Amino acid sequence: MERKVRVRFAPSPTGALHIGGVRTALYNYLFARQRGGDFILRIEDTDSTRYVEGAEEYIMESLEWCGIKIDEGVREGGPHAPYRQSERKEIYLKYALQLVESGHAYYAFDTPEELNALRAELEAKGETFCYNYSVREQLATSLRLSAEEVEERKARGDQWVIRFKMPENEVVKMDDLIRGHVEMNTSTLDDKVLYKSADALPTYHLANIVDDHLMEISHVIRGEEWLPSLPLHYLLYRAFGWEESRPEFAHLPLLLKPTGQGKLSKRDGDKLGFPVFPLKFVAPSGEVSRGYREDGYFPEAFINMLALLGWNPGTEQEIFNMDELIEAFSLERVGKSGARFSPDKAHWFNAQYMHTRDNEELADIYLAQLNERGITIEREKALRIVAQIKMRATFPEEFWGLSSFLFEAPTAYDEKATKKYWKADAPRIMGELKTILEGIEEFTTEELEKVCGAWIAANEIPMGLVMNAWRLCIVGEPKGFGMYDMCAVLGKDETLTRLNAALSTLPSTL
RNA sequence: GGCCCAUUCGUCUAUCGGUUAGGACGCAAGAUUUUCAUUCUUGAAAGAGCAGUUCGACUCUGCUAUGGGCUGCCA
Repeated sequence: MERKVRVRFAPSPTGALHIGGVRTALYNYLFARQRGGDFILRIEDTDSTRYVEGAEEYIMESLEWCGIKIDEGVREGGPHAPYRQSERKEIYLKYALQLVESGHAYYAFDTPEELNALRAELEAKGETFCYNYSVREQLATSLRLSAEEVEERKARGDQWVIRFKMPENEVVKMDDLIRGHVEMNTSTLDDKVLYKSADALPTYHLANIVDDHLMEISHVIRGEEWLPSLPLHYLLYRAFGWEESRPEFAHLPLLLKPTGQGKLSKRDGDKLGFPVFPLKFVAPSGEVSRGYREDGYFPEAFINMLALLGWNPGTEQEIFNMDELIEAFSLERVGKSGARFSPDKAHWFNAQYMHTRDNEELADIYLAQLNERGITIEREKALRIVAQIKMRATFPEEFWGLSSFLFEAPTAYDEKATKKYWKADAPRIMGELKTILEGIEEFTTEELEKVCGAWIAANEIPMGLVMNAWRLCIVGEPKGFGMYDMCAVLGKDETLTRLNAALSTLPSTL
């Protein structure tokens, strides 16, 4: 029996989604698409205290920018709507109570303050507090209290939670698609809270299992930080009697900081000088975090870079578009150890995409940049310029710096370049060049190359001599692209004006 | 502290018992070029340590070390 592949990306709207989260979403998406399955976006907002305004929209906009398309979600709807856990509140209590009735869970009336005090007390003695079989019958739980007393407490408004009754000394055997077989003894685990009366909301564990079951999720692909709670999740599926349809699990290795220790965190971005978020994010507090999009990354490059961080195709191919990723992806080839994020590699990926980018698209960007500087040129000209400068750029932001000389005639001549290229014959050769250029009617790259090339060949002028001197006259610095291309863009008048200016400014004899 | 996961060049990684341990980023040198860049060539650069299994171990096992995660009425 082949089960339909259905995966979900289930972020919490507690702030901007960082690139580790984007990668998790991407792997889920690739897996689903490859298997002809569905990709679901579920918002896990069961912690009312950590909710951040705008985070949900941010998540959806990020996925959209990345080219990750959602099949079912809060915006798209779907057969299992709603997809926001806060809107599914009433579903969870029923399941929590079912567990209490079947003896897999119990009520606990300890207040957070009491528990903190208990923890602190034991810590002072050098011991660690674990809410499990060893204490649950001594504390204020339905395991110790009588049924009447439990009802009484509930009736008088005492806050309560429902905790999972973790079995004592049982080895849970689990399978992970990436890590293989994993075993854990339940005695080291604690009785996790599943449901809290304070806000009538479940915790992650309950909501997650219930929703994955209800939404018929076939594969859970998530971060490694969830591995320690996998036994709990296995046990929950068993307690509910859902083992038959329990999804398969794959725990992804974490993304680590480029330098230093620890996993990549939200605060690393500005500190290390690279974005950790796909998009710029303005927190309600006003704090601004930079994003890949705003930093000039192409979504395709960003996705390509992220896909290769922790996964590899087993071949030497490194450049993949989304379709190729879908085709090549496999969970078996996801690495087991944490991957350190590398800003250098991210730059390289973007440069690769920049070099092969469509000129039309880049021209749009370029024209807009010029417009901001009050410069207007024909689209056809922008196309030609962009074709040249994209080979030299990593980000669109570099366009102006790579082409500003086209709009600003030199006001001075670089000293070093002058010394190096304005040699004895230069004034005479440039003078001759001027005459040649004046005779060219059609000032195009092809025509310039034909006429000037013939003149250079006929007079056996060293290529380096003429070109470098020419460049000095036109640009004033050792910058720019091909001389014929540059002069064609500048046009005959401007080219001659600059040449004349240079001839009258630079020494005529040496 | 306890539990779990991991460990190949500086970084991302290939290798699924027998290889001169391969590729990419970055770095260095050189070549090409008309500046810059691109491109190309070359170079430096790795199996954490110690035992064991085996004819043979980067690959399997154990221990140690190191790194990471979890240990919340957070996800």
